[in-house]
Amino acid sequence: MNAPSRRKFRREGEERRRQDLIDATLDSVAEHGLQGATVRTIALRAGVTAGLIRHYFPGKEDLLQEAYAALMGRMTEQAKAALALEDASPRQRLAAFVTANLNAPIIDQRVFSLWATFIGRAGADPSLARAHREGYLGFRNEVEAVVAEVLAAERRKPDAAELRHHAIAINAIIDGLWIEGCLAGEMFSPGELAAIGIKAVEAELGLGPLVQEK
Amino acid sequence: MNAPSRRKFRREGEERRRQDLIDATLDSVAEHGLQGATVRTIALRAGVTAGLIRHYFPGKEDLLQEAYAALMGRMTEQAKAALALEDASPRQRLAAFVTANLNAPIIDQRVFSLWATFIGRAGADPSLARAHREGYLGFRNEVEAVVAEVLAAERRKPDAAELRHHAIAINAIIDGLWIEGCLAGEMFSPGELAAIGIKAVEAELGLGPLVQEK
DNA sequence: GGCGTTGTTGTGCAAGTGTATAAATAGCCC
DNA sequence: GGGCTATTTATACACTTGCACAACAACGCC
Repeated sequence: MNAPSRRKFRREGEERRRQDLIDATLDSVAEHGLQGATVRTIALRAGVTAGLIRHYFPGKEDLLQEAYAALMGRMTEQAKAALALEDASPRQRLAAFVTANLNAPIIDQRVFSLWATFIGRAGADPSLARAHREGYLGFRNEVEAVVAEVLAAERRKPDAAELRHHAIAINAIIDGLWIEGCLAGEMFSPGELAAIGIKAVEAELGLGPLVQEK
Repeated sequence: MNAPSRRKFRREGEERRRQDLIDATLDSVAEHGLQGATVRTIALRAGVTAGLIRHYFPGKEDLLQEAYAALMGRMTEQAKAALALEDASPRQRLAAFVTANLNAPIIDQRVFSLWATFIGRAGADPSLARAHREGYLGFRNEVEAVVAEVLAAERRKPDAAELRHHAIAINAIIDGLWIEGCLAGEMFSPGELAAIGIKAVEAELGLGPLVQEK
């Protein structure tokens, strides 16, 4: 009768399991913070038991580290994708980039919570700090490249310092609006943040109003 | 001989003890994150034993709440102080505001860590979210007021929507540069961020180069 | 179908968690 | 100085945490 029945389970592929555990970790952190992300919570979310985590990761710390890396990877990947537009003027691509960064899915409270939770540890954790710096510089270099193209199309020849300053400022505009949107999205009408961002970026670059080309 | 000696202690005033405990909490959070801020760690830092915390706060959660409120209070207080300059043109006051927000002590990794750690919980904790929104709106309204003065001095009559957009954009510029400075301060030369910020803000407002008045 | 490998479970444990509570003592009033 | 009171310490407790390990069973292979 009351057989000491053990829980049924399936063997998933290694890659799949690791991914599930990482996703469950990010979900847990987003919902309850780092303190709420216990091995048991994570395992429950992933549909396995806690012991399994140690079969795939040396320890909980390593799982968190990989989860953060995965998060950063997804964020920068999405952000850069908008720059890949073909058949568009540099200025249009810059505008598309700003727009993409200031709408869903990049404007997202969950992602913001994750970012803030992890980045808050950057001061004490050098590996986190380095990961951030690399992601940030990569992002800024992308911005700088588009800015160079935009200005070139306007027949302007900025020097390196000027270019760098523009990239830093534009990066700040996007980051700042991103935060505002994530934290208080309902205070802005749809597309409003993107419109503000584009205007601010164009002002920073000294671009006049766009002339309609046929 | 081996008297069961008890630890010596002094009775501090209530306000002083509460403040010490709050400071110790912020130190603990900044150094080890929310997970590292245990009652024992906090008490050790404050030079008391863990039990005392419950004498001043109903529970650990309340202590954290008060610590966050104290942090926000100090941050906004410092930020707004720069706007109080007398004998200065609106434009100079705006520049001073930007400069103040993009240098020490507002650019500070510890404060940033605290901000990020707490704000990361805003998505799940409505009281945190409300506290942030109030602080943010207060800040933005200050910005909006100075912007109105600056534009008025230029004999321009922006409507409400325009003013709001300027304030949002300027707020974003300051926030974004603040983050960059806190996270990677050594990548910028002293005063560089402030210079970038002022130029970006003036571009946003369409201000021409400042004419030297006598 | 049986068998071995190994992914997966369940249990146990020592360390650490927040909180409750009793015992002690510092500082004030007389 | 002697007591009163409330601040402070110390200890206890129930619970959670990350991790170790042995038992188990799902799946591939023959």
